[in-house]
Amino acid sequence: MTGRVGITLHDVARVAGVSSRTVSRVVNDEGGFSDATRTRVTGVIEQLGYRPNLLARALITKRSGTIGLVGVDITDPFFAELADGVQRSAGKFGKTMFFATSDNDLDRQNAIFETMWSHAVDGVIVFTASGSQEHVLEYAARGLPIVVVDQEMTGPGIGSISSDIIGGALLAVNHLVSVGRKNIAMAANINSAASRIPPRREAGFRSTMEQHSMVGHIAHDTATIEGGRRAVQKLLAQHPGIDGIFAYNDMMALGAMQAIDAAGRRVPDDIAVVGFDDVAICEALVPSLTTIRIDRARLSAEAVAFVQRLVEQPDITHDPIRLDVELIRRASA
Amino acid sequence: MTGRVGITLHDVARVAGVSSRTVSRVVNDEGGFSDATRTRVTGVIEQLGYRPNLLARALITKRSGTIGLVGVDITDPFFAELADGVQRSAGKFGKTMFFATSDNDLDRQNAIFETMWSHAVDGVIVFTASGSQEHVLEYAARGLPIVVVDQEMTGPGIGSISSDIIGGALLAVNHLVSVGRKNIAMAANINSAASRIPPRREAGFRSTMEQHSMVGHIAHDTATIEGGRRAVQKLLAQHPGIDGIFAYNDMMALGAMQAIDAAGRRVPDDIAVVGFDDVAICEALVPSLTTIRIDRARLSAEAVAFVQRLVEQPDITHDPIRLDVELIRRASA
DNA sequence: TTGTAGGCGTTATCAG
DNA sequence: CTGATAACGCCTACAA
Repeated sequence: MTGRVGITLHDVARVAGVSSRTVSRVVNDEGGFSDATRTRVTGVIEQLGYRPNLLARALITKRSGTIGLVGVDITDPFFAELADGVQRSAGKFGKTMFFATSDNDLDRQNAIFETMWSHAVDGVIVFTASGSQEHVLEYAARGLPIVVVDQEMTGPGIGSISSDIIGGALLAVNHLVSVGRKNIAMAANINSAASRIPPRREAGFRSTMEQHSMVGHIAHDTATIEGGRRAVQKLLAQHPGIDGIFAYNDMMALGAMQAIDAAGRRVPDDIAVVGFDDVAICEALVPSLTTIRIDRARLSAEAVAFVQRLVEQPDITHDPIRLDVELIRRASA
Repeated sequence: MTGRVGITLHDVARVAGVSSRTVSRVVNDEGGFSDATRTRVTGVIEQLGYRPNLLARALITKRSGTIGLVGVDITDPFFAELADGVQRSAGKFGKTMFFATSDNDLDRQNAIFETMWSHAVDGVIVFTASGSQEHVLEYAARGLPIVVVDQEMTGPGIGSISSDIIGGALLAVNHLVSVGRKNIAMAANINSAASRIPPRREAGFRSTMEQHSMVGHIAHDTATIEGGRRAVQKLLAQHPGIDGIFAYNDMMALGAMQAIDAAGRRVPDDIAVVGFDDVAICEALVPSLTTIRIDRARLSAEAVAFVQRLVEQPDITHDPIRLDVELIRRASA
């Protein structure tokens, strides 16, 4: 009654009166056995309740049938929803998902890579902490297939799926302008600013503002509700005339709306707000949030498929995938 | 350059000029070796970049150092935040977390149990689909340690951590009464109603309403934003005099607020709303959401610790853990 | 303090 | 079509 039961290939083989190798063939549907043996073996498998020991299999095949997902902050619904998609897609490939968050800490991220690798994951899907590239390159070079999300990278063993972030920023700013806003500011992510890759939402914001010959103030804070609130508080204090805000993501947009409300102003009448990501709650907020949609289902499916490709063709360089984004117009702008 | 590098215990042993058994002793810090050998071995480990193959280890010890988390719907921030807590606690125990969602589908839940078991998880933490108990009992009897969250169960190999849900419903209803509401209704979870365990939030709602000699209407729908919106639309259509709503969880409360707004009524002036769970966005909503807090950090830590206990003492029956809840008063009621 | 032999449950190799 | 036999990388006896 204690511990695992443990019916093995050998048990099945003995009862079925064949060798364990034959049972293995049937289990993996390798072919090379008669219909008679197949039915007999499958019968015994059923009867005994045999389940293959995936660890033993992985030990020899070097492939565990698992995928690792490494995020930064699951409190952000965007990431949670992505995790859900990855888990679903992984299931369709017969894979199971490991999950961990790095808290934007590089050491932690490396520790996670290390652990997952020791578990022989087939590959890892990662939102890199602070957008760091070198560690990704290092692990990939050592043979761990890595798919980077939301960042463009290439190299053998490296996959990359990103969205047209700059295009999204363009859509957002243009929309704010088209609804008559003259004084547009941005609530940006302080971690993007600290990262080594150029912050694309900011770049897109700046260049689009320039096209309109407008100056856009930017306040940096963490990409959270709190951060959005603080950033917009600061913005409003320094530039009371602001009538439009483009937020780094929907969480910051939510904080922005809260700060605007606290300042006694109204959304969208006094200040219009546009978010980024289109998480599920956007639609339910009052007022509902206008935002830039990233197709998460597609993103997660592509990420899992990319891991598979990396596993099958480890030595070639794969083209990055770039997804389009879309403006979802709702009540906040 | 292709695939895994694969430094083994033997490689380290050869270079260090000792036996692999000695290296194993050092790696697992078993003692029984001189300081000299320790430093020599650790040096070589460092130099070669040796990492233990967790699968090989697990094959023998029957313990993979992984924990499985099985949820119903990660789109609910409550569950996402719980997953984060579990992952953190698991990390502290040196364990890695598997993650999957059942979509409230029993077959899927069983398939997940099966897969995770084949991966030799140390234990599984589960939000049971439709609150079903029999499958949990069955797997536990077969030797899979299972910790059930949000439901009270006992038995060898079974752990249980729940919150004082009925007490929470009591707090919620009493609060609505204390702010002068006379016509209180509930937006309830249709899956709880379908499940075999008695729906505690509803039970608590009913009994507390009785204590106040009030009749409370209940509408059932899915425990989502959409479901909350639909339930409250129905409630408002049938009973226009409603001035207070107790929602199954914060997502339904969010939908409720949306429905109330759509009906041209105001929160909390016309209708007060109380949620359940206290997810992160509650505080940021406008108006912010009064709700019943479940201590998620505690919940997830206890769940992981319970798995550990189950692993160490598989044959005894463990007492269920019950956590207190707390009313968090904000603007919505 | 150290090493040797054996096996965990599976797949791979090669022979029949 | 089928079956011995040897790995995979590690741990657990037991012996020295």
